[in-house]
Amino acid sequence: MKAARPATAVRKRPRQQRSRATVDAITQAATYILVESGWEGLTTNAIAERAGVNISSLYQFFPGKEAIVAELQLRHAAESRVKLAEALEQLPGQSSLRDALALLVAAIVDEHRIAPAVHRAIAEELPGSVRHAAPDDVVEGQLLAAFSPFMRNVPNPQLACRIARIAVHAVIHETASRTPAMLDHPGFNEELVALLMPFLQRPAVG
Amino acid sequence: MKAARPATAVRKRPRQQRSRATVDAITQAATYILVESGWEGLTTNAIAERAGVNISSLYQFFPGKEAIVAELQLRHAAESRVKLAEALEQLPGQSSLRDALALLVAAIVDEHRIAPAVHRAIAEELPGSVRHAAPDDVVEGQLLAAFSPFMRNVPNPQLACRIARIAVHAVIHETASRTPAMLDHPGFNEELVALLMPFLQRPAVG
Amino acid sequence: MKAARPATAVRKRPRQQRSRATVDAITQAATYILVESGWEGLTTNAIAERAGVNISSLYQFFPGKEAIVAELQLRHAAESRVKLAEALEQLPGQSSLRDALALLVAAIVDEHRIAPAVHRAIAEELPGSVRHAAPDDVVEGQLLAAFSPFMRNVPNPQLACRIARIAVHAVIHETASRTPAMLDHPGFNEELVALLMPFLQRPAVG
Amino acid sequence: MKAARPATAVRKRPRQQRSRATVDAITQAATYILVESGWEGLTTNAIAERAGVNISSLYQFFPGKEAIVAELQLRHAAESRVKLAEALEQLPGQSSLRDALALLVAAIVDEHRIAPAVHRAIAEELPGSVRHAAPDDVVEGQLLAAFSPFMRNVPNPQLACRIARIAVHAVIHETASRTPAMLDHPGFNEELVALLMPFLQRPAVG
DNA sequence: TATGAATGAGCGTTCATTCAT
DNA sequence: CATGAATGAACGCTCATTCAT
Repeated sequence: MKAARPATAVRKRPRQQRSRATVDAITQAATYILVESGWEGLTTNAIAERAGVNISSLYQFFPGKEAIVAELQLRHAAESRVKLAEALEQLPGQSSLRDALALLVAAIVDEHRIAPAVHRAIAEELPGSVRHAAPDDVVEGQLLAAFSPFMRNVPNPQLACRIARIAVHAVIHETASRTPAMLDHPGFNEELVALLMPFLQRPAVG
Repeated sequence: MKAARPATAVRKRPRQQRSRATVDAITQAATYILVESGWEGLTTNAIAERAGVNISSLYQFFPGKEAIVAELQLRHAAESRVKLAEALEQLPGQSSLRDALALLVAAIVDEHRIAPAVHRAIAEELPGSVRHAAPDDVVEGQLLAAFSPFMRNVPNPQLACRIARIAVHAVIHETASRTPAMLDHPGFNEELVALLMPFLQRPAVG
Repeated sequence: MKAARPATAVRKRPRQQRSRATVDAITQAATYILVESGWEGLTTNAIAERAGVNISSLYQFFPGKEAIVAELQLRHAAESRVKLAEALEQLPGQSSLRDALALLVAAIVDEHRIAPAVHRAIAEELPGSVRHAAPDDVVEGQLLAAFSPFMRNVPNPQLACRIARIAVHAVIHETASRTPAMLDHPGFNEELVALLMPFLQRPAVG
Repeated sequence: MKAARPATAVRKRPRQQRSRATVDAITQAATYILVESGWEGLTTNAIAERAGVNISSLYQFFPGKEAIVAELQLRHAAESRVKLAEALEQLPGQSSLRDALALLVAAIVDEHRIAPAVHRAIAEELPGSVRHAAPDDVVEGQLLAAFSPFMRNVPNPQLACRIARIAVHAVIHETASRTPAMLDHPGFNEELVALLMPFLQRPAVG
């Protein structure tokens, strides 16, 4: 095991334009290598070479490769959150749960359609030690707020939200990773809606 | 002459009792390290050291660490399959979908309760290059056969089975990994049943 | 990912003066070890240690020890060829075969006198797998051109040239390797000339 | 460098028939591997495996692989010597030098025709440290004795014999190694005779 | 005595990271 | 600053050899 890594923050925020270009080249190269060769092949030397920058330059902006993938995860999570937030904002206007769910599902599917390989690499190839757990609680809170009005006879709305989130995300993610073609299958989204609908609006018990 | 290693087959089957112990020590050590330090820390030297065997002995039985984790995955998958098969065998006798689902969910939860850390390590820490995709299709076929009789108004039973399998497994796995205590929460299983029930038995459309 | 090394090309050309020194130290150390301990003792670690450079530096410039000995052979062959070429250029001016042969023999002897141990090591210690066959055909062509005018009653000049080349080289090489003192023996060169002279200028048959 | 090898003699002369079979299997396997993979691939484990004997058995008969190749060289040299001796015995009866040389050359060519690959492997692949210099002096003595009567105007018969031996052997060996087909070329032997004849029977000087 | 198992020492190679220009 | 060069600490793997049954 190498010496304890000194955190994973960038070393120096790039201010000049040239620096920005360097940093971008590095993150793009890292993304490419991560997708192609996984975390195993993601070496600082390889990143620098592919980015066309000197290895020392890389270390001027990042303290190590963990910092680079941290940046990657950050950007990726930010993009995802934006996508999801846009969708969630439209929800309150929806009159039916079905429409709301359709919107949500479509948003997540869209998000996975963009760069499924990158998605997969970040989600599956990174070892636990460098994985920055996305703050799912925030998302769950948003979901809870958005869907509470529609719920009927749900004993534990928070738990239900967790389950719903995990389930729908897992199915979409798995599909995007293994059989991406199915994302375009017309019935796919409907099935997910069909899964969640009666789970959130249940018939009265007894 | 560094002949390319032929993937992940064992090199030599242990015949004497002494070597059986060696092989066991190796697999146990590998499991331990995989759980504690992830795939990154899983070096052949570390395995041998922790197992208390010479590094050469390790290579006498395994051509590399990939082979060791392959063995681990194999054993693990076999155990899982046995568990699941036992549960599935009892299904046909069940009269209601609710009972059948309860049985299935309980089986998967049980399976995850045993060694959640090992489960997580095998499922999440291994890089794609050494992951032996469990033949999910088989399981899905079994599920399809078991639940077909109960399904009502499901347009695409096969797709529904996939979704159900992925969803329930993801929720349980995630829960076992992050908040294992919740596996014992009384309502947890019920919620999963509540998720799948109306998904497989739907009200008539139109 | 142990990508198969692409044989024996250099990895990186040294640009700064500092690294030129490193590369030189490596080749010199390799020569020394090859002479002292043969191919068996020629390990990359030993080379680096004797050269006083870090093992990683070695790998920055050479992909392995095969590449280093390839370089050695290249340099050595180049030197030899220059020596021989110089001698061959003077041949056309010679009026008698005896003088021409004397010149040739003297050149080859000289070539072997410089560093007989290095010569021997390169010629005998290297395993076939790393031996870069010197393009003898070129030399033979030159010899043929140079000696054709002198030949008399030689049925197959090309074959005769081969035999002459191999014979004279073998005798000189063997002598330089086992009993180098004899290279200075006054009659040695004459004997070789005496061997070849009547072989190239034969009495009429019948 | 490994610990100093304790000489290269066999450990134990096989007396029983079974032992002889084991030793033969070992030497044959060693020969095969030496030819196929060179000295580099000649490991004791490989020899034992190919010979179908246990590695420990190998060490019961040989103290190391050096001893095995020593045995190989011994057998090979013995065979060669027998061949040569047979030829030399017939020489005294020959009336002319030409006939005597033809006989000698034919014998050496024959010797190389049998197993050129083995010949080459033993002659070229072995590192100097394990090469048992064939006692060439003996052969040279025999040659001197056999050819002395025929020599005319040779200032240094002993040196001439050396040169003759080295030259003829080198040419034949090289030819057997690189272009074995030429050994059957009708003029090949004659050329060698033509090389040596006037070298041993020279016209009076002055 | 024949066999499987064990072992220490070492080799080739890479990688993350720092130094010097 | 940007670049080439340097480096130490591993890691994967093999080999010759011995031990234990």
